[in-house]
Amino acid sequence: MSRGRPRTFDSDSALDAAMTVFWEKGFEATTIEDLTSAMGINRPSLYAAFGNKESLFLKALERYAQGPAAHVVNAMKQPRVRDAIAELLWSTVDLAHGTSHPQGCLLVQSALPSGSGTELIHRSIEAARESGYRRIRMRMEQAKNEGELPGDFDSAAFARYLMALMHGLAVQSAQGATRGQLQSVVKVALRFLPI
Amino acid sequence: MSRGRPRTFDSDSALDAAMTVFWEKGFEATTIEDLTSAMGINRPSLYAAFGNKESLFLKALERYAQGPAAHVVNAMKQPRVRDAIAELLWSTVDLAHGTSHPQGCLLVQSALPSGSGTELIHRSIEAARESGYRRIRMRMEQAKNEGELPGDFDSAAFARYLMALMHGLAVQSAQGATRGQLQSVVKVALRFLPI
DNA sequence: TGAGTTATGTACCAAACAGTACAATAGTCA
DNA sequence: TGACTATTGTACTGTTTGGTACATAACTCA
Repeated sequence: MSRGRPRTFDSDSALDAAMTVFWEKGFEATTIEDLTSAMGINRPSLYAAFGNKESLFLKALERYAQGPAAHVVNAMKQPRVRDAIAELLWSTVDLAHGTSHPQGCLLVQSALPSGSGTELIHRSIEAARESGYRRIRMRMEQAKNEGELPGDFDSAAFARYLMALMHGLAVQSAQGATRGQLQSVVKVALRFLPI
Repeated sequence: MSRGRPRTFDSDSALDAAMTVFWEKGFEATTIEDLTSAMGINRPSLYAAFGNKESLFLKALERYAQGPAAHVVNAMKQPRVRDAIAELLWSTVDLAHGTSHPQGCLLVQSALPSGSGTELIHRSIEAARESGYRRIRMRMEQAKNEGELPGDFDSAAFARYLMALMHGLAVQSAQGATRGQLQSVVKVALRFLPI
């Protein structure tokens, strides 16, 4: 089957390790040295398997979107819209303050420092975030159609409000907030919900 | 009075220029080249006047705290607590999406990428943020004492909730959100307020 | 076995980075 | 005027960065 010398590492778990490093440090602050030592491989193997740093980040981003960040999609499957919102916020706390991952959110962590030649990186992160936003907004539209929300409900503004809360949770978590502090924010937000 | 060759630049406006660059790019992504060209001086002048990059950032941070970030302190002076909260959020939109400044918030922009030897930077940013949080929480305590809020009101959780919204606004703004989109988030938050 | 193919490890490259040495310059003070 | 002092501009240093050349090793296929 596969010709040539076989790989001594598993491509998927190496990508997971790279994702974790990017999650913790962001794209620009992560060095190739950080990546190779976390992935357990050396530089030429990294470049041969994943292209360059940018290309590796895009692969890690895709993995993040379908793994850790899938909690958004899952939460929106709740049949009642209030349960969907609650699960969205609680799962955001889990994501932003999990024991098995870095703190915060990869999308927030890598988005802010706007370096010079990182336009593609930022457009990809923006796309991932936009995807989450659209998913939430669509769920609110569905709730309007099902009569759970009034007809004049502003789905776009509300979805953006939830995204702001989620980003805020990610920022506070990355800054060292405790799990209890994040949970207290969610409790306040849920208590305020007029739904 | 001042001996030696006189400065050809104004120290305060140079510091303002440096603050703007840090605001836009964050600490780590900002290079000395970025700073000197924005400040209109050359490298030795920068080091002679402000120490090193870290020391310059701390001075810029102090200037930010007493300038742009003073909107928090100002908002909390509103006599009625609901007005204080409203002014806090609206002024955050102004700060995060002003025409004369970069988008976003310096504290959020420079806080996330956790580099290696930047502990002092992060502790200083954390301190500045903590100061804003404490100011908001104290204002809520005052409202409880004045009878504007119920006695079992959780000031700490609510202050953290507001901080999360503000950070979320900063993230969305830095990511390219329009002013109207930020305003729509604030409208939702204010409509939900049970105060 | 041996040709072909792919991965590995060392050692390297050019560019960008923060920070500085040093001579020249432009003022103040006596 | 001349000694003194502080800033300026050029050119440099050592280090770290992303990325790669090249020889060697390990596998498949005929």
